[in-house]
Amino acid sequence: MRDWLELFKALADENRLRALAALKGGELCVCQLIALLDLAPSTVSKHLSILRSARLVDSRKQGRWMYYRLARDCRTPSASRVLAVLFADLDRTGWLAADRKRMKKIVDEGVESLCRRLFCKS
Amino acid sequence: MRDWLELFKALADENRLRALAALKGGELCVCQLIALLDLAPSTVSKHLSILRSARLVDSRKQGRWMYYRLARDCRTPSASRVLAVLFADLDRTGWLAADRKRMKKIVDEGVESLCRRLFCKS
DNA sequence: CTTATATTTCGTCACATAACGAAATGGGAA
DNA sequence: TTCCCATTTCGTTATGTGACGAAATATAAG
Repeated sequence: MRDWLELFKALADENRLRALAALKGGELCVCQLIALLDLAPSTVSKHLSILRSARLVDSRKQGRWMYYRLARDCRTPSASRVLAVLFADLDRTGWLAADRKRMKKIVDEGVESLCRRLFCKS
Repeated sequence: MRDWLELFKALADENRLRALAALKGGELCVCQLIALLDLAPSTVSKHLSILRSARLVDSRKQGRWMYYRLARDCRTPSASRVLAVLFADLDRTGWLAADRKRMKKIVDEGVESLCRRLFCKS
């Protein structure tokens, strides 16, 4: 019960759903999610920490960058099934298309260039 | 997307999950849910209105009493699937057992007696 | 019609949450 | 070492949410 509440609370935010959907395409650096969601770095970090507490994502640090990915076999079989239904439906209705296009450009730019553009004053 | 957010927000509250689970056993009067959840009538009414806006429950008025039930084919096929997974898991883990026992007593008492006990000063 | 009563609506309060910027952290780079 | 910079943590603010009681609503009973 407590688990289900944590899951539903984690999923009850548009930006977190968008982040999860983006992570379906593979692991992403925080800065890439910042660019996608167009939010302050601290805000994105908080969202990711909520998703991690809910055990929906894992993270690993590589050099200066922190990468997040969907937790394999998300959390529990039940939660996995919920996410599968969710993503299938979002796919079907095309809600992810715009973000996917956006994310493609972001990934193509490369993390180094992206971070320079995001954080350096120029 | 908007729909999914509404669904997850509606499900992200323990009292609403308990109410939905109780309604799985058949339609219930508001006063029975008040007795189950042990909350103020206005609070329960608000929860039910949230569930109704989310199209998870339907209501009908009969005499003095308002009955709520699970919306058949809850909202959308996708939402139905989510609820099915949720309830199956809650069943499996026994989280509903206590409420079911409680609700049996409440139903057995009968609505008239229950309302007298709940609302009349004595 | 008038009263009683089950439910909803409204107003309010306390608390949770999402947003931001500033400051802290921690791992490369110089 | 010292500096740089991506990320996180912290503090604050604005908004959302759940709780209650009082008042409004609607229907049955008298």
